[in-house]
Amino acid sequence: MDPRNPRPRRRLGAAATVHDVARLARVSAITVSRALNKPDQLSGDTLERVRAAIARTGYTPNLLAGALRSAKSRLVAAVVPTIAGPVFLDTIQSLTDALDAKGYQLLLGQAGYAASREDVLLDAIIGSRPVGIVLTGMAHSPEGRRRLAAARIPIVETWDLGPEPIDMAVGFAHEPIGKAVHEYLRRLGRRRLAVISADDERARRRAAGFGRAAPAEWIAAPATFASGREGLARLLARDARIDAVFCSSDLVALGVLTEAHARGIAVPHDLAVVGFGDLQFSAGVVPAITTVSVDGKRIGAIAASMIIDRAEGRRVKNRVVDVGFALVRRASA
Amino acid sequence: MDPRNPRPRRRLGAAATVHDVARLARVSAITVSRALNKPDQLSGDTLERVRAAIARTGYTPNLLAGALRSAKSRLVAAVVPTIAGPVFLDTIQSLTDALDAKGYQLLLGQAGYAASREDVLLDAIIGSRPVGIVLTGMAHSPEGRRRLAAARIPIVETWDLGPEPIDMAVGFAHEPIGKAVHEYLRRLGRRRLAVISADDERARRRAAGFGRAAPAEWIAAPATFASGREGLARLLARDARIDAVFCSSDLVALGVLTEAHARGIAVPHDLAVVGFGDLQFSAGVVPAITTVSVDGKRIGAIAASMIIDRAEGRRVKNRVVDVGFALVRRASA
DNA sequence: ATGAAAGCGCTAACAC
DNA sequence: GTGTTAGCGCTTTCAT
Repeated sequence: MDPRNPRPRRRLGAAATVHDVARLARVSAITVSRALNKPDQLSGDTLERVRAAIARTGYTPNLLAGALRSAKSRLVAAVVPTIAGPVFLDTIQSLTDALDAKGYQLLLGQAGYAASREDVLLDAIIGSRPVGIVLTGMAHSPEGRRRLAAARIPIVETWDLGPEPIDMAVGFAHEPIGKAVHEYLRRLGRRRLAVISADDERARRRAAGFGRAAPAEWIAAPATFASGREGLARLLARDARIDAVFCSSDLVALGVLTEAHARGIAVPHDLAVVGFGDLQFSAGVVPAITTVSVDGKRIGAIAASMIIDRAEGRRVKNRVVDVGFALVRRASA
Repeated sequence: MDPRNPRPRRRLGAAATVHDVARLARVSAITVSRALNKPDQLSGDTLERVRAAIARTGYTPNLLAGALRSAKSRLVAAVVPTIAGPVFLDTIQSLTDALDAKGYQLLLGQAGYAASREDVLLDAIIGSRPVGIVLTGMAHSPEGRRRLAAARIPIVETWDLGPEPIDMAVGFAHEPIGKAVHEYLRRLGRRRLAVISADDERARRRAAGFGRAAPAEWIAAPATFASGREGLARLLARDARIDAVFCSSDLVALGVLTEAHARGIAVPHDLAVVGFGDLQFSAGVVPAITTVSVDGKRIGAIAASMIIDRAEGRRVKNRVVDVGFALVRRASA
């Protein structure tokens, strides 16, 4: 370092930089960098001095600067429609867990339901140059798909298995679930089948799989407890002899159970109820809810490993993973 | 631009930069920057040309680079213990909504329960130089507090109102809730009161507020449905004449209701049940759950506005906001 | 209204 | 082992 023109000491209030640490430890800036990133390249003595200087200055490396220079960030972005539904939580949690076990950070975006917002959000995300993007439960616009593909960032689409993934995908097909539930209920001898389905893309496809095989009552509703109560009331108003309901969420199923109880309808004797999601309470309520279980944690974990593999230069063998589903037989059907 | 030494065309595979756009639009790089950030400083003609070039190149600005140079990012970090509890979801959602309405992005960290992990996480977060950090439902280590304070980044602690906030705080005091529930149950004539409480800091303080006024049965349990069923069973084994239970979550309360129903215990006649959180299903189940409601959305919205105010250079008048709570009387007590 | 030069904080590449 | 130089992509500052 040229002593005639030393870098000025940092002003108070500004964060410490490599140079502040370097000056204190009497080494060059790159040595500080190496102390953090490649410590075994340094002599024990230097390392010691640098570490002491880091502690004294309270230095925290500016990761943005490092990412810019090395073109390697440790940011992974995830996009969900909204976080306040219980459905994707397991996925987001296991995703985050797996990521920060490897030192990656999660940038979370809520796309909401307006397509216009989605494009703005994607721009902001792509602008952050994450090492990967995980899309969860989204029907993306053609424009969005184009942007994502053009960004040449590893992308994992989850909770769904479309015919043409942008890049990679982990999830399951939704129609077969509807079909499986339908067959199950038929085998139980149920004949007047009904559906209470949320209005999102995937729930609609499950309902289609259920309904394609046989005509069924159907009410579009958000995936809430209240929808379940109200939905059953409405279905019964249309046809009092309904003997089975397939709900697009266990929360809805719980509402149906509650409404049935209030009306003195016996479950499963008079009415079989099947939910979706196998939520926390589903096994415990009375009667326990028969439901379709999907391993959301596994989806998150696989998505994380796909992104990390790519980030670290490894090839991903299976770019499309079907995690399947399980029909969990309990008391309600 | 010196034609003898032009910046090389971008290699295929690398993202477009200001320079690529600039070359195409026959302007300088800074003009591209202005087209995006200060469009009214440019002539209509130039603006047009730049915009066309942006569209053709599929340019998405590298926000990291911009943030580095201008020392202004649009990143806000939030830390939760874990995302997979229903409690903080409303807060995170309204936080995100408010933030991205103003063009800010959310960096989400899960601190987990290991204190060691917390420090690593905080370093990663501080290293991302967010414009603000929102701490939700965390009891932070002294070391963590020090780091946060040293980072000189606006901090909002939420869901709790400690005696000495690091910087700003939005939440409520927990002891008074326990006290209010206790008084309510006493007024209903209940005399053998019990608590089923999760083992986190805040739940423990609510239980303390409840118990300080009178001795009460108490079982530490995670805030799950299963804890409710099992908790009630255990409490009854200790004292069969218990006539009221205060649960640290409505999920626990639902478990208690279920267990009571299974045992033929009438709620509220034989047993009064009070929950916490006013979750989605709480008003709808039978009997509807009497609970303590806290406006999580409001907490998120206020936290967002505090951070944004600071980020944009405005002073925050009230650095500590108490959003209070409400005892919602329903059928279960 | 537009541009040239400089530099944010860091690390790759190349010395020695 | 350690240092020097340069430059990631952008925007600030100063000039025209």
